Amino acid sequence: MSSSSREAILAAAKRTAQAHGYAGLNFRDLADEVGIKAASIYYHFPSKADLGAAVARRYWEDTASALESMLAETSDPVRCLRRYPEVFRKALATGNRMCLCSFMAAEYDDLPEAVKQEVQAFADVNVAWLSRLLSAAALVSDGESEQRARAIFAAVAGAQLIARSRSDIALYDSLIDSYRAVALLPA
Amino acid sequence: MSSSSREAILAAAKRTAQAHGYAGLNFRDLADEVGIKAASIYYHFPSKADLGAAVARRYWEDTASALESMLAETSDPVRCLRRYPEVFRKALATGNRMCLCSFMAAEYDDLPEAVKQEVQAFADVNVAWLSRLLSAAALVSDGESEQRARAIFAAVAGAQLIARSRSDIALYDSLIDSYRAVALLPA
DNA sequence: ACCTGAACACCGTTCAAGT
DNA sequence: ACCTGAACACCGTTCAAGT
Repeated sequence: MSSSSREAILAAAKRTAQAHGYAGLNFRDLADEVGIKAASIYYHFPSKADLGAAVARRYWEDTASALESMLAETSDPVRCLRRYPEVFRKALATGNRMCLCSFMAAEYDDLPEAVKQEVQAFADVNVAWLSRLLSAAALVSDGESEQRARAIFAAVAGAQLIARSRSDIALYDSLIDSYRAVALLPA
Repeated sequence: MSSSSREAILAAAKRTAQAHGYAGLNFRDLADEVGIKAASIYYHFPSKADLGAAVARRYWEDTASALESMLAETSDPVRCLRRYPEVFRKALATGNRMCLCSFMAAEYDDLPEAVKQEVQAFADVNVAWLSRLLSAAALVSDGESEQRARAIFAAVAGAQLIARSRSDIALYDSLIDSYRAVALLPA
């Protein structure tokens, strides 16, 4: 395969960025994982900014299709909304990792412009999906589904961040339960 | 003053860490800001881990006294809880900065043990204060105030993170409004 | 097309020396 | 007590050069 190195770099970079952020991405370690030299990565990605943008873009594309799959499996919008926190839970369950875009949100000041745009696209994908389902479920009054969608997205991202800081996935579950208890998310 | 350098280092490190995280702290830039040489910082802090821990400790101490001041000003627990988001708002209003401990929560994997402990102490301070006020306000049934306190803390931290990623303090305000609308926070 | 060696700039840290 | 110059080891990044 002509693009196997490129794909391997993207996959390794995604895993690293979920645990160490954009700043924690380094070409020597990345190259070691893939089995090439650090300088070779520059053949596939002209700069760290390009790699970062490609990783973040791939990340929201993957999330978008995971959300669509979920909708295909669970067509009832209320049951589908209930399952939304699974997406963020998975990262914690995989080596206490977190959402790449939440990490990058913290690193905002140090992000190249192209990476910032992909981070925003990730948020947009999540908010659009949530908003669509909230409307379909008629859980909020018309015209408020987008604001509610943003609140859910922010609260879930916060729960993941706090749970990660204690390496405690049970804390994540408990926070999500609290959100359900106040009906931020459907119970 | 014998400790003016030490204090200046702590203040500069706090500002930097709120924008660039623990990884973004570097002794040369820090020294430039303070007007001494990088090597001189080691006279005051034996290592970067020690500086990081001192900064995070000072950060939660300052937050603890800000919360106590707020309580002294606004003794009504419900009104005081309403004002809680002001604490996180202030960082955004100061150069789109964020909570040092939220940033460090993301950087968890790369934090020295002593720093991790201070980050947890920050969360503990916030949760304890919120829990105390929730009980005093009798806003949640007995025995649930701590869980609710954690939910508020996580949701507010998430709102700050998302608002920062768009440099949009109005988004923060709107997210807090949404939390109030679902009564996660008192309206 | 794909990869590498060698170099550059930077950073955390140390230490002997200065006042 | 407080600070500095100079150096060391290391790492992210770049680029001209290899096949």
